[in-house]
Amino acid sequence: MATGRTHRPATRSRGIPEATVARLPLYLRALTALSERSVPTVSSEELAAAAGVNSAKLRKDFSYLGSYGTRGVGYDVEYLVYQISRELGLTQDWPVVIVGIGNLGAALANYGGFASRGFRVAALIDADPAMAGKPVAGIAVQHTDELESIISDNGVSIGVIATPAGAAQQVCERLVAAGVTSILNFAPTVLSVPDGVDVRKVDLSIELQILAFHEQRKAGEEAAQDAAQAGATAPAPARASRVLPDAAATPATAATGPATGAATAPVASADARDNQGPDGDVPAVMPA
Amino acid sequence: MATGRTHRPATRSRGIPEATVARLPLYLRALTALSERSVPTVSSEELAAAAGVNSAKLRKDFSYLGSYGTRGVGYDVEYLVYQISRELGLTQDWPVVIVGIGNLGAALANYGGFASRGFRVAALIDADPAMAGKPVAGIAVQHTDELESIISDNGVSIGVIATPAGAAQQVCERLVAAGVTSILNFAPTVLSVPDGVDVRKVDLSIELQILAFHEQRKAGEEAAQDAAQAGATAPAPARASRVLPDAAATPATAATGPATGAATAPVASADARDNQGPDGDVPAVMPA
DNA sequence: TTGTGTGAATGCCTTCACAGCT
DNA sequence: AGCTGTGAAGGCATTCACACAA
Repeated sequence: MATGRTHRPATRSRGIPEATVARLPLYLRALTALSERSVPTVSSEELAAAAGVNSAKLRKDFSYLGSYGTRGVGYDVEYLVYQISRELGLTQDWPVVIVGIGNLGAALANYGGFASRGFRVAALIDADPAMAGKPVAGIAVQHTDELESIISDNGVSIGVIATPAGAAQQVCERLVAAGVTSILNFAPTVLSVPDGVDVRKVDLSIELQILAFHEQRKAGEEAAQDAAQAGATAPAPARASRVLPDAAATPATAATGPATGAATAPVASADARDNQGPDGDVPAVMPA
Repeated sequence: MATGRTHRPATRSRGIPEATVARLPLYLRALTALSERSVPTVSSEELAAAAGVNSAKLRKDFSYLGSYGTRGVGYDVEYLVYQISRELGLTQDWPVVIVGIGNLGAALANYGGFASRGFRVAALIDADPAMAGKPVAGIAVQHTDELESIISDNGVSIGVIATPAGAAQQVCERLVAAGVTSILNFAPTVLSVPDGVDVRKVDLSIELQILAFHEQRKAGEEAAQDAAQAGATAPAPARASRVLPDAAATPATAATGPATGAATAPVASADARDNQGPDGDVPAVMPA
């Protein structure tokens, strides 16, 4: 399920697996660091370690791009940096707009990782008239009314949504109507978009919940072990290191469905009544 | 599973696929929305649409938790909210600390999605003495010196790193030494951690690069089609192109540790020259 | 000898399709 | 009749292990 796959003439002669695409930025970062230290070549083993993956995977990934390495030697750092950049489309300029200049929007606007990767913040947009004109990260915030003209005047095809959940779907529709075809969504809502538009979602709450799941399990195992070997050894090493899946490899595509039905997500939910005595659950986390 | 299931939910969490765990928060959010609208039951089809996945996948996911639905009817919203919350460990309180109170750290501190899901910001920590005492999101920022005592006094097991790349590894080590076993990393660096510690990474730059990859491909297809049939205009985007991404250097450090092949976490990018400022110029997350 | 490139094997995830409960 | 729960099948992704190039 590639992102935004339509049932049209799907020319996929150049099929790089999604999982591989998601790791290319990772390799690129490691390679850039090596490049700055003037390291001429690097082996798959070294690069893999720097990127946090295993070497077999890295070699397989690179094999999809072509044979850019030299047997018995390794990969030429500079050359590889260029090839990956080109493959990712970073050799061209990508103007992006950020909609919703709250704490997060401001953080994104100030993020330095943009420029060096070919991304240029073309505009900051906010619905609050009071924000208009205010400079954030050296750029004057513009009002939502200007959204359409900004997009078309700058040829923007990538938009970042950092608005509250309630406004996300509407902003999304305006962006798409104006010509944006790729959206990075930070609002906790499932955006519904037409075919051909890619959506990627980032949600801190979700990441934390996944961590909590594993954390809870760790606590359970510990308890079980402690119980099993009551006071046996002190330095009880919970050898169960859990390797979490990367959060980056999630395509996230348009929600099928007709209308934009349930677009509103709760930012302040009423929480569940969690009094019910959960079976065998630890009541609290570590006593203070 | 032919395992006869009785009325008693026996927490068979032993083998919930990672992919499923990653989707549970998604279902939970959709269910919470339904709950607030007082919807009593929901079918896999409806819930799947609201969560942006397909129904077969959703049913399969739920089957790992147990049989919480009713054939011919659907799922009881309230009950499912509770079951998923419990499975994720959200029925307990998770104190978290946020290290690095720059734009991003502040955005995270202000995020409303925490409290409603069992997460409580126990403390905000920053290395800049000038920040100490300053209130952010109603909480006074504390200096890094207090890190260890804060962690142990509050029984914190989850830490969020929103510092510049250069400080991330060190902060990570202190957090781990103090007892933190789950880390959400926003700094564009591969963290090296001992076994038993989970790390999840969020990186805006990577997300944008993945979008750029697909966007580039779309442009290519479009061009092919446009060439085949000139005319039929639309908000034709005009993109300037800048050859080569280089130009500026990317000092950022890569605290790469061979590690035991454990620590799994996607990496990041973003240049971020080591401006020691408290201003975490890191990717971000969260709705404003 | 060293380290890439890659068929083959393995395992995980998704999708299908239908049996079975309400 | 409707919808869940789930074996079975099909796709991807990862890992293995080794032929082959330098």
